[in-house]
Amino acid sequence: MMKPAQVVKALSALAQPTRLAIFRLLVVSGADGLAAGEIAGKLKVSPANMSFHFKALSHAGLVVSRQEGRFIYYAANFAVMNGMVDYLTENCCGGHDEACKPNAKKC
Amino acid sequence: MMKPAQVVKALSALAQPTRLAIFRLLVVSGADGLAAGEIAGKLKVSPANMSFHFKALSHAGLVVSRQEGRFIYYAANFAVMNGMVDYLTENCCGGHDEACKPNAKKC
DNA sequence: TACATTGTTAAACGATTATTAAAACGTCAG
DNA sequence: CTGACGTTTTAATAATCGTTTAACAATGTA
Repeated sequence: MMKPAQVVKALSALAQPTRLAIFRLLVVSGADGLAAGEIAGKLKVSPANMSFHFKALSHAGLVVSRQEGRFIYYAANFAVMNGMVDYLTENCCGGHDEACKPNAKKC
Repeated sequence: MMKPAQVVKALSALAQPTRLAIFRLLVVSGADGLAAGEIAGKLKVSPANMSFHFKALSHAGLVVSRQEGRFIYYAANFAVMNGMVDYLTENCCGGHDEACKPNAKKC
């Protein structure tokens, strides 16, 4: 169960075009993640700017990193992503979901 | 299918404590929504501030409003909420969701 | 009409955020 | 050790955001 402040932090982290693109790449990439430079190359973002955005995503708990040689790999933290989604959709329509389209697919 | 810019706008709208609280109230309240003043009372937010935040949520498409006498009712737009969630979770782990916890409940 | 209620708009201010460039740090190969 | 590579940090700047105050518009009632 996430606290509102954590959810706000996660939403803030994703509420920026570059960071949303980074996170989407990592979500699709799965548990192994991608090297920082690889992401920077794909998204054409400067290293300094990447670091700035990684810090925001890390601080929000949305990504985790591990060092491997000279490279740093980042991967999505699916627990936090799902916690954020749960917080948003929880108890929709007071529990009677007549107005809400159920959506089977979820990561 | 939402465009990245729309998703960023929706995430930005929710990435603020007052607006997240407003939206959560509306999600739980369902299709009928709540009067602006009722929400302002529950959240102890000034009318001017409420208007400011409603505008952000409306502009992001997350809420819709209707006038009823002197009152204005706001309600969550579940299609946009679900579209945002879908965008975030789509094609998780490249489609092989081994690392992602499936989550049955969704609005 | 006059008045109270409900909500919006406009202007001003301080606080936060994104980006860039430059310097610094850690890791590995020779 | 030295040098190259990958990434982070710092400082500076411009842009955006949230709150307050005051004034304004629309609706309903006496």
